[in-house]
Amino acid sequence: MNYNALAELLYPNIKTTIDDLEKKYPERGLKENTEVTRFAPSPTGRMHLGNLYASFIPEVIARQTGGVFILRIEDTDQKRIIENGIELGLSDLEHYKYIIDEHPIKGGNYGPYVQTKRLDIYHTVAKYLVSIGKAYPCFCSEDDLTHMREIQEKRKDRIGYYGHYTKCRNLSYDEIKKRIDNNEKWVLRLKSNGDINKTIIFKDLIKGNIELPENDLDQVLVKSDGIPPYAFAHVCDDHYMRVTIVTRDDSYISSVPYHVELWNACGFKMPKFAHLLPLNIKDGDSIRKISKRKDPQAAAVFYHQKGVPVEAIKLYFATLMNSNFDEWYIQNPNKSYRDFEFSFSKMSKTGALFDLDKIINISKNYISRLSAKDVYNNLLNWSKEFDKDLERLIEKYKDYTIKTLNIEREQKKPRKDFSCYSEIKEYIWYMYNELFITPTYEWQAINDINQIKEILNDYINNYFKIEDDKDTWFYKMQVLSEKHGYAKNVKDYKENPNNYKGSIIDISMVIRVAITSKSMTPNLYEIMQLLGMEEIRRRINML
RNA sequence: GGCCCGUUGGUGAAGCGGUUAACACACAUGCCUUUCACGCAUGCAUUCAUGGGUUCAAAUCCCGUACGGGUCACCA
Repeated sequence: MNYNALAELLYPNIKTTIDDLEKKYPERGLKENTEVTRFAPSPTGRMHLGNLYASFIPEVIARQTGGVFILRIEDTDQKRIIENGIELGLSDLEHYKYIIDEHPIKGGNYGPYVQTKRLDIYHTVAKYLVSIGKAYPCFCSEDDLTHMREIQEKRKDRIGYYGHYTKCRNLSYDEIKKRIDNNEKWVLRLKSNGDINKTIIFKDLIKGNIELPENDLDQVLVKSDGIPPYAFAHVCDDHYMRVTIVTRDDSYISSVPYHVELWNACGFKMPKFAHLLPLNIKDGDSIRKISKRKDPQAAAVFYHQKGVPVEAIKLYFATLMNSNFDEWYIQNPNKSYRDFEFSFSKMSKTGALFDLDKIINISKNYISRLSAKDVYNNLLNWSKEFDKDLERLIEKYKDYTIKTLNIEREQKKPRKDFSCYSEIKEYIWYMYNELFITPTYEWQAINDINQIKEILNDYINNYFKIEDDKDTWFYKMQVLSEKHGYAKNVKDYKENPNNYKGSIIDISMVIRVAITSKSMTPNLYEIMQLLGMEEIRRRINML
C-alpha cells in the first residue's frame, strides 16, 4: 500500500504538513517548571461551581509558575452548543477574576481557541497519520457497527472495533478509491498496534502510577462530518498550544491508554496529566457529582445573587485543592491565596463533598477583614443589581452607611455578622428612619408598657447625653438601673436575685429595643452615636 | 458484566510501618460580656468499611469481601 497516495486521496485539499504546524506553533521557550495550562469546556453557557473549580486549578498553577493559562472551547459536539455559550462562560470566568492569557475573544499566538475553527490542523495531522500508515478510512455504517456489537454480545466478546472485527483495516487502495468516488461516507480510524494483554504504567500528577491495559481499539480519529472527537482533537490542541499540564475530569482516566497511543502515533511528546476529581453533593442519602440542573446552589449565579464574594469562593476552592491551605491562611490572613504554593500531589484522591457551611464561614471571615468602605462599595454594587431600594438608600446616606458598617469593624477581632451582601440589610435596616418600625415588647422580660415608658423617659430626659463618652454612657446606664430597682451588674443580680427586679441586662434591653426594634444588635453606644439625639428622641416618643 | 479508582468523626481532611490519629468547619458546654457577634477554654474517631495475612510493631504493606464512584460511542 502506498500510504502517501492514500493520504492524498483522503485529504487532497490539505497542503500544510506537520512540519509547517511545528513552525507555526513553536515551543514557547519558557523557563523550566513554568507551566502552560488550560481550561477546555464545552460552550454550554453559564458556569457552575464544578467548572469554576476545574478552572481554578490550572489557573492557579499557571499563575504561580509564571506560566500561561488558556481557555479553549471544545465545541466538536454540535448537539451541546448553545447560543452565546462562549461569551457567557467567559464572562463568568472573568467575574471570578481568573487571569486568562489566551482565549477565543482575546486571541493569542496559538489559536484559534475554538475547536471547530481548528479543522485544518486536525486534518493535517490526520493526513500525516495516514501517510505513515497509522490511520485508515473505515466505511462501516452505524448499522454495521450495531450488528457487530450484537455479534460480540452474543459471543461474549469484548465490545469494540479491534482485532478481526476491523473490517476496513486492510482495504486496498483501489477499493477505497472506488468507494470514495462512489460518495460513500467514511471515518478515519487509528490503526492500533496495542495488545490488550499487555499493560502500561501511567503517571498521574494526582493519583500517582496507574496500571492499565493497552488500547487495541481502532478508535475514530475523524468523524464522517470531518470533525474529530475529543481524544484526537485534544492531542492536536494540547500539543500545538504547547500545553505542559493537562487537567481534566477524572473520567478520562479509563481512556488514557488510547490517548497514550495517539500521542505516540503522532510523534508528540506527552505533557503531564492531572485527572481531577469531581465536586460532589449529597442528594438524600446518596452522593453524586454536582449538577447544574439539579442543584441550584451549584450555579455561579446563585452566589452572585446572594452576594457571596467571589474571593470567598476562591478561598474555598483553595482549601479544596490543598487542604493545608486552610492552616496556612489562618496564619497568613492578610496574604493572597496566590502566595500559597499549591501542588497536585497534595490534592485529594477522592472527590470532595461540597460544603455550604464552610463557604459561609470563609465568607464571614473574609468580609470581616474588609474595610467599611470596601464593604460599602461591594454592597452598593450588589444592590444595584438586586435591591434598588437599598441602593437608593445607601447612596443617599453614603457616609452614614459606611460608619454604620464600621461598627465594631476596625478592631483586632472584628464582628463577623455578614456572610454575604444580601444579608447585610437585615442587620442594618433599623439605622435608617425610612425603614424603622415600631418595636413590640411582649416577649421581653419587662413587658409593662407603662414601666417601659417611665424608664425610657427618665433615661432620655435625665441621663442620656449624646456627647458622653462610652464609659460615661455605661456608668449612667448603671445608675439608671439602680434607681429603678435593677442590679447595676449581672454579678450582683446573680448573687442576690431577690433584692432586685432584674439587672442592667433588662434595662439596656428596653433601651435597645426602643431604639433599634431588635433585641440583638452590635454595640448600642455606637449605634446611638450614629443615630443622633433627634432620631433617638423620635424613636422613644413613638412608643 | 470487564477494567480502573476509592472507603479515616456530622463535614472537608492530615497521615506514606512506631503519633496522645493533626488541622479546619459544624455541634455542645463553660468563661468573658448591657444583647448579639467576637474571643478564650473544654468536649466530640479507644480507632481508620470489613475479614484474613506479613511484621516485634499496621490507618499505613499484601490478599479476599462489602459498599461507593468512574468508564466501556462517529459525547466531552
